Amino acid sequence: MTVAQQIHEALPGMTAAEKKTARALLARYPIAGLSSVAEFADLAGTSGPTVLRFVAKLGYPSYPEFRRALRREIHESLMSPLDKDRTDRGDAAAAPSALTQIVERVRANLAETARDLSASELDVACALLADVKHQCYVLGGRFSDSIAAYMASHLRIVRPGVRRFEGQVSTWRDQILDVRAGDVAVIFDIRRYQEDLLEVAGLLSERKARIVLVTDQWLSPIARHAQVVLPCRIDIGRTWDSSAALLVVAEVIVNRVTLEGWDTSKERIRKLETLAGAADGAARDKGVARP
Amino acid sequence: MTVAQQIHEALPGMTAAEKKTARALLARYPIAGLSSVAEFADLAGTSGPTVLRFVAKLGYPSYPEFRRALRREIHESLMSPLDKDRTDRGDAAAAPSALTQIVERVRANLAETARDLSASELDVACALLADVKHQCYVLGGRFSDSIAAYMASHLRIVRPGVRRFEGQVSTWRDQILDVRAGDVAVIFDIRRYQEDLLEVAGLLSERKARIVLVTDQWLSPIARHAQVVLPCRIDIGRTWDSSAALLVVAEVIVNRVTLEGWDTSKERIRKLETLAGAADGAARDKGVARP
DNA sequence: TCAATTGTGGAATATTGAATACAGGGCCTG
DNA sequence: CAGGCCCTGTATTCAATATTCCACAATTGA
Repeated sequence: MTVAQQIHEALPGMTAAEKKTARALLARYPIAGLSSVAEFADLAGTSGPTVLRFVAKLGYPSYPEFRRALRREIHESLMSPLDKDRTDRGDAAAAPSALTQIVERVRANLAETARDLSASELDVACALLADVKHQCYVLGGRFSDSIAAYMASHLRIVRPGVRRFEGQVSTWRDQILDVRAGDVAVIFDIRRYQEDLLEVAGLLSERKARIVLVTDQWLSPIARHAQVVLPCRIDIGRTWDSSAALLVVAEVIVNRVTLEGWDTSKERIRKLETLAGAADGAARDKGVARP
Repeated sequence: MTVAQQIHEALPGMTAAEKKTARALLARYPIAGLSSVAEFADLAGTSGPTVLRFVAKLGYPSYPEFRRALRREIHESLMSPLDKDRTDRGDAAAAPSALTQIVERVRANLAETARDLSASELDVACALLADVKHQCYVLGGRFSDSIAAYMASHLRIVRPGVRRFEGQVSTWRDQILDVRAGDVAVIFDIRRYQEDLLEVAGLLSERKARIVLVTDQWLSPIARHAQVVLPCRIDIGRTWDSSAALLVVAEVIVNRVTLEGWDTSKERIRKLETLAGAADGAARDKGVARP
């Protein structure tokens, strides 16, 4: 139940000054209630105590509590434009399929991810990865490791020194011995954050490796070790989260690193082309041209 | 100029803890900044002074002033949500970053993919995969194999008999010997279609396996062997294609199969939970609840 | 008209929150 | 490896804010 609804219910039992307060809040809803008691009272043309009696009649134990409720409400209505979309479509298409629902949520996630991602952070991440003097490690958690693999498979083509932490977690510690100061690690870690990943991140951090963390909006604990943190939206309101935003961020990075080190990239791509050419005669309907 | 935009501008000149604060605000924008300094600092995992330094770098003379700015913003965006979108797009359109460009192309790809995908084809694919009586093989090409791995890692949890063709291609032929009539193979194959994948598809087809093909809009040659073909948009006008649509289609299938065989899924998920529970104490902020 | 009751706001008070001084600690540089 | 610098959080101070009390006003009923 929203605060506005509560007001309408409690309105009959209110005194004149309290009604005045209620109307002032509804007129400038909900921001009027987000200021201090004094400001709110001033805006409503009443006094502090009246405002407090008003929120008490709504059932809130204190004014800060009342404000918290308003904040939560704003968060829910403002932060999920999806609800709006859904209701909009509700009129148009009666029963949106699971496909449509999920795709729309993913699209919204992508938009929000792009909005919240800092360009400068992304710049730093790309710069770190474009530096071919250092090794580059790519790893992820239980599910996100596939995204890491996807990124690595592309990155490997455009630059040398791309490595993956594969196989058993226990063997990772051995591989960490090879890590040198200044090396870059790209870590994918989303909620239900894995402890072993955090541990590895700690070890990498100890060895002075730079960490680029691709995580969710709630931030993996690895963030404390990371030079760059790239938060992505993953929630689609289903049993499983969506890693689409992670994938796209990885793709953006790959594309930019490809461009930044284009001379290197082009050469490497050509070499690999000819190398593979003998073995596989796969269809070649997309040439490698500078975008 | 919105506070969010100010943050993005000021971010490069911020220290680690301040960036942490900024990310916390963006992740729960804008309500995080409407609470008190202490609450905000607690949410961000930093301290009060850091929060105050953060708002100072944004150019606000005091924290209450900063809060006022956020309130005004909420008021304006709630009053005219359309204007907000317009200004957002206006700024983005002025100097579209690589990130924005790619994200927009991917979003368009997703919309087109959803539009063009046949609901009945998807139904058949999900039905095939929900049938636990048969084995299920998941594989992909050079890059798309990561997407296959991603799908398999989820599918393995909700149903038994999920297998992957891993390692060297030459060993696949041996693994095909295990395939029995009625088994289902999900194959990811996008342009620069690999000949070895086509070959494997042919062998699978010979052994009467059902093939679900996730491919691009130009259709892999494997389509001739497939029971179900799910075409996805992958072009983003860059050196590398985007596999986001493939990923999302995989996610849609996983989510639907999870629901269709919910009793099985729930049981398997719980078992794996308790199994993993002893070994890893990772954060558990998302329970497995029926959507 | 008066008395009783209820509503209201001013002022005092206690609590919370904002702001600052300072010290510990990590990181880079020489 | 040592020194200096900058960052960061703790403790403290000061201000603002919520809350309570009480006197006054407004209203109603006799």
